[in-house]
Amino acid sequence: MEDRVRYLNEAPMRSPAKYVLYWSQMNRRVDSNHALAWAVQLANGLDLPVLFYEGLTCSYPDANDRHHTFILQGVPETARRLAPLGIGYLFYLRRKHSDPNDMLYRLAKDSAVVVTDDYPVFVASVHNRSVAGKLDVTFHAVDSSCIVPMNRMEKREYAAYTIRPKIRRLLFEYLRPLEMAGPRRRFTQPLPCPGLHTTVTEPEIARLVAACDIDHNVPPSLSYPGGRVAAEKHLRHFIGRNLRRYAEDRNEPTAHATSNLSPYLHYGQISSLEIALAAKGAEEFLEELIVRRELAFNYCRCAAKPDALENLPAWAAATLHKHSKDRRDPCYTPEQFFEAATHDALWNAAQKEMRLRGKIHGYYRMYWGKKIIEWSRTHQEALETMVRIHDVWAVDGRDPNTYTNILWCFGLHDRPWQERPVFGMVRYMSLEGMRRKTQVDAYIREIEHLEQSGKDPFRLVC
DNA sequence: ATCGGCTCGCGCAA
DNA sequence: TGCGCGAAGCCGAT
Repeated sequence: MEDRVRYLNEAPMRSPAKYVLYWSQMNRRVDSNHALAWAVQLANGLDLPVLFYEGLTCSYPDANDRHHTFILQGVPETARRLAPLGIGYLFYLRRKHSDPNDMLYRLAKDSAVVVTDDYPVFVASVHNRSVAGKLDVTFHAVDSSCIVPMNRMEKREYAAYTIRPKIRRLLFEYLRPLEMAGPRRRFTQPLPCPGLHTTVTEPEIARLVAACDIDHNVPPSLSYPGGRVAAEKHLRHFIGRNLRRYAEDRNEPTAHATSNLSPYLHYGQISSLEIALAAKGAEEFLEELIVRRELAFNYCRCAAKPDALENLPAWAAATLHKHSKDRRDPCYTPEQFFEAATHDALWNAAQKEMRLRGKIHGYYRMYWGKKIIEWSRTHQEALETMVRIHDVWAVDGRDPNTYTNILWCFGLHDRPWQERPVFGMVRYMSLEGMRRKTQVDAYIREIEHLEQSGKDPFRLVC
């Protein structure tokens, strides 16, 4: 467990104290959560109860109904699973930009130590840096995202083939279920902050979201409801029905052979460890789930700003620079991409899948990104378009995988190929290739039906 | 249908 | 120092 922990400040533990605080930012779950387990272990050593705290603000960029709903849908089950363990639970929904932002500091005043998630991108990495300087109490961040802890990789890896043997060598140490000790002391005190939620009910989620000061023009995903129950349903469905044909059918979007677990992984409602244990022996799937996902975490941890072209390998940066002034034809504005208004029916369908379902099938997402590069005024504008579309519409966006997938389109973790306009030696993908390898027209029809009916026949009943 | 060339650089064997 | 091979391919020759 210790190799998952980062010690973020040098402040002492508080004594006396009322509890140990776990601040859940990215691993919004009770099961298979190393950070929560670490908080319980510390609490048992100090003979204190544990308080699980999570919050949701409306002040991060592109906050909207889709992201808010997904997170709030996780709350009822988190509360339900914490209660029998005797762990206290608080959820703070900040509805206005002006709402106080100091809840963590208030709760920390009575805590012996604060434990949170170690996560290399978006708000958690920024929060953890700024909070460390302000807390007057011991502050730990625990990596519960990766199976082989990020700490075990000593440097930024060049590609999948360089990290793969390192992960394989260490995997036997970490590929085992997390057994969390039960807390010895129950959390029985009066809630330290009246007015905060101790749970929410499913029917009140829409009302709470509507009351938030956020963008209400992006509705919840048609296909992926949030929450632990939905996450487990997707896992069971995948293992029972699709894992057998995954290796064969994963690159055929209309075959629906993939796990669709990325939203639940992103919001931390399920852990990759639980998924890997359930998928034992499925090499092709575990390659994606472990090797490529943990390569993405390694990249984001080592790159100061993961969504920047400066992080590309030298050959990719040089060849893109050489082709930066190449003529783009056709050439679209970001707005045309947002509106799915290109000449290419496959590209438009992929963009509509993003808008309706909240993610694009992995194989078409590569094509989607390559074409944004091909048809944008500049490489930088293409990057910004891809990031922005994910920020607004993707239920698996702002994840290490997001930035790595996007930068892969520009050559990250890839190799050079034959030189051509706009891309230089960066790998190119063509509509003809997609037609050769996948059922393009059937996919376009599927997405048209999704758009017209407003219902996804592939949505699991949760 | 299948195959080779395109092109760079990491990591390991020697 | 040399060599094999790699995050999901394309294209033209056979």
